[in-house]
Amino acid sequence: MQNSKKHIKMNIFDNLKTTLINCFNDLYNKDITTETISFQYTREEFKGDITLVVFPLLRFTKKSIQESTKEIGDYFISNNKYTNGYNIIKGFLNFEISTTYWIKFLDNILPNKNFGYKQTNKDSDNIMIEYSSPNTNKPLHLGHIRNNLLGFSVSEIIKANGKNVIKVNLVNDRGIHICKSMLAWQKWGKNSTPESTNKKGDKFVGDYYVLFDKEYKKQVKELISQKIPENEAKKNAPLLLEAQEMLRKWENGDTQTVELWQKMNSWVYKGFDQTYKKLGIDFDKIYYESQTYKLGKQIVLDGLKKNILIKKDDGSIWADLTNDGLDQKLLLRNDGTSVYMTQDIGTAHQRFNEYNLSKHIYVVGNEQNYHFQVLKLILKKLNYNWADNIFHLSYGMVELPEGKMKSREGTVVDADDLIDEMIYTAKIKSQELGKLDGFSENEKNKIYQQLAMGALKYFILKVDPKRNMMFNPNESIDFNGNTGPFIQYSYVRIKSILRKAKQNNISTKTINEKIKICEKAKKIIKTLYKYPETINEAAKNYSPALIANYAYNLAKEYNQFYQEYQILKEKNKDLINFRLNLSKKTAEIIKSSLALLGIETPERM
RNA sequence: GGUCUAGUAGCUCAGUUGGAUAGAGCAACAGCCUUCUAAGCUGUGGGUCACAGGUUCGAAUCCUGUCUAGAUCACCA
Repeated sequence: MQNSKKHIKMNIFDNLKTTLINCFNDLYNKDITTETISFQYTREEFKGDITLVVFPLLRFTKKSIQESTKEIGDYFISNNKYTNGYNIIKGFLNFEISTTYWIKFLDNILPNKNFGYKQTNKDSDNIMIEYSSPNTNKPLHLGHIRNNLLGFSVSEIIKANGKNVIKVNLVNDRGIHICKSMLAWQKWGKNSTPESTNKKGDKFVGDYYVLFDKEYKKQVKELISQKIPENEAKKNAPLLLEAQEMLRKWENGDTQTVELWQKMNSWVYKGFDQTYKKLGIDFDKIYYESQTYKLGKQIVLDGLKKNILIKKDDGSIWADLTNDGLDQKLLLRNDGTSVYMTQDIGTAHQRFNEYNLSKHIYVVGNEQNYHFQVLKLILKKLNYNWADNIFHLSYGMVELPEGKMKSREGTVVDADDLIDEMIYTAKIKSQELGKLDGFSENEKNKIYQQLAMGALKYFILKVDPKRNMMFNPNESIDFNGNTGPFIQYSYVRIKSILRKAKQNNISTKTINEKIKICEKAKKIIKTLYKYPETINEAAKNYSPALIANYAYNLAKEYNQFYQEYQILKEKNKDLINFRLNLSKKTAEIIKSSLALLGIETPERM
């Protein structure tokens, strides 16, 4: 708490803004509001630290750009103790902030282990985030990986930004698709199990789903050859009728069917848990659709009573959204059963009531944009004041060179296969470099796994969630350049230095403010300075990509510094102390920012 | 057809309240390890920011139109 207070006091932008407001009062007798002020970090290629864009202020100064800029600059030199100098380029006023300020700032944050994080307390907002939400008839693929990593990372980022986060998973464990797997297993499974076939449970069940589809298509073809129209054939293939019968039995609670359903689902869960574990993601609460699919029905009936919804002649109930430029949406079938939308209305209502949520985020692919648009609109029409607090974190598809991944056509990148491949690549790469010789097999495997997941997670999370992204299975995910392992490597090198320092009994202490520091070091401090605002932006925009870019940038800057300057062999003791502190803090922030992406940092690699 | 999203270097991507000469990585080429871990660092080449207008001191960014790609418009979830 104290640290954050100090930090606020140390906020250089606020400080400059205050001076600027005073400046306009004193020089031009004008009150300017903070909104009209545009301070920004000075671009690399120019001298200076922070830039004031003077153009928008000309209407207050009523003087030429040259004159105004110079007057403001001079005012800062004599009235702002952190401003050491300035230069003017084309109406951009570049202030040079004193080195002492940056050193003081670094010294200030050294003891703060949670620098950049906002604390939560009992008054913090509750935010629920639903992600993953798999079907229990298909193994996880790369698209799910993106969903899972995004959901987890966004949760961590929002937590770091001072909110209570409740991570939930809504498992889609019921419906006709599950019955298809069940039926296929019953018919052709010969009582085999994942154990007896030595298969991962979700893969095992997934195979029967595929088998159903294959046999079903055969039947349809057969029927068509008997001159039955395609539509009819598809609807009346015996297998499909059997599956539908099974669903009815399940809904009526038929003991045998429910038992089979439970058995097969438990296999799938076991498989999913393995994959979740490998991905390093978790949930605070798991919902099952089999328990929630009837929710929302009452709400719909109430809506009908209040004439918000409409009933058609056949008895089905709809929301009419045509006045909002959308279509009509079915909410209850004429037999009284509910649909996907009905359930989502119900679960949202339940969750907002139960948890006093200030926001509910759904991490779901952009193919469902329409669904969530409709959901929100219906909730609004039903007069729920929290309707505006649901947010669809819509992310883009992962595309392969030949197009979108399609489970049924087998053009998917399997999650487990990909992870295993990555670990193998990490192992080969590491063995080539031979830096882990002498480690135990366990230690090595742990590191391979950390590097592999670092590469995979960074690869996915560095891309803006909103955008579709491309994955080419023929080009393996890189371990060099703008990658997770690059950032991990930077961390490892710092840790190596810190170990050496300890061996030589060099301990860090308060930094001497008067030392001269190089531009590279100053640049690193400035980047550290940006960490809190980066977390804030990432949370606001639900974008782990901002954190990923930040971490990469920090690591890159440190590597440049590392290359050019010796740390432990420097003669000046004050400089050693400064560089050691700088390195230590950089390592901490690298670790912290990677943690927000769910990426671990090994101590050696 | 309606709606929504996107189009930036050969490839994968940054570029977020409009700001300076549009940046990285990969790939290619040329350098740097007896010195804190070379999964690193330095350099070279590579761009009509899809196209055309508009708004203004200033546009990759905002607006309009066109082209291209994807998603969606289910009594599936």
